[in-house]
Amino acid sequence: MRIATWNINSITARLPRLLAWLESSGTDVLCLQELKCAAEAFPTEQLRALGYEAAVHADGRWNGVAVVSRIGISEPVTGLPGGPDYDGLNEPRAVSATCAGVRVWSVYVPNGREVGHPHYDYKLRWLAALREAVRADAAAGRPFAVLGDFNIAPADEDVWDISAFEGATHVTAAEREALASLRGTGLSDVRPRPLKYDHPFTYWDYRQLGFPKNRGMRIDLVLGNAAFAGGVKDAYVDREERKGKGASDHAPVVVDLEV
DNA sequence: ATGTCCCTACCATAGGGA
Repeated sequence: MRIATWNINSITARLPRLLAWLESSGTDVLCLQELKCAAEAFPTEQLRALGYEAAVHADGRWNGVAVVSRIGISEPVTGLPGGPDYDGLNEPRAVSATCAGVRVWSVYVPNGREVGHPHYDYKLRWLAALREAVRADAAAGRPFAVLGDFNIAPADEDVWDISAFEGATHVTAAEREALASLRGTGLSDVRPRPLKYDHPFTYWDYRQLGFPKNRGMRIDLVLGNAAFAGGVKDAYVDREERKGKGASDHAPVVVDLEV
C-alpha cells in the first residue's frame, strides 16, 4: 500500500499536476492539505474518474484538508475534536478516515506566524487538542498514522540553516515539545529518505530561489504507531514534484506500507 | 530585485497569507 501526504497549495491551481501525479506515483491513499477551495469546488468527479473517493473538509479561501483513496474510505471524521477556534472560527485543518484497515489523519497545523502572535498560541493549543484526539488510535493495535503539514521542523538539521531561524516559529522549543508530546501517545516519526542531497526537506519557499538553492525545511511529517511504523518498507520525499512551473511549495512524502 | 505564488476583492491592482 502506498500512502502519501502533500500540501498542495490550492487543489484548483494544482489539479492537472495532482491527477498526473496520482497516476504516475501509484498512490493508494493521499492526505492533502491547503486545498484552498470551498467544499463544493472539490474535484470529486475528476478524482472518481481515476478511481479515487475522498473525505473532504474545506470551507473556502484558506486551509482545507482531504483524504483521497482508491482502496476505500470508511469511518470519516471531519474536523479536530476539541480543536480550538481562531478569530471565532473553527478552521478546516483535520480530517480522518480508514482505508483498507489503515486509519489516517490528514492535518494542517496552524502556521503560528510569529512567536508571541495569537496564532502561535493557537498553534500550540491546536497541537494539544490533536494529541488528545489521536490518543486512542495511537495506542490501538491497528495501523494508524497522522500525516500532514505540521509547520514544525523536529530538529535543527530539518532546516537548511538553523541560524536563519533565530527567534522564528517552526523551530522553537515549545513547538518541538508539543510535537514530542504528540509522539508520546505512541507515534514515531517515519523519516523519509531524500532523493537528492543530504536532508529530506519537504518544503522550499517560493521566494529567493529557495528550491534551486535547496533552502528547505522538513515540516511535512508522517507519525505512525507501532503497527504502522513496523510495516514501513520505504519512505521518500518526491522532490521531482517541486520542480517546474505550477509546482506547490511542498513536495509529497511517500510511504510504502506492508500490512 | 522584497529573485513567489495563491487566493479574494473586483475587473487592474492591492492586500493577506505562507
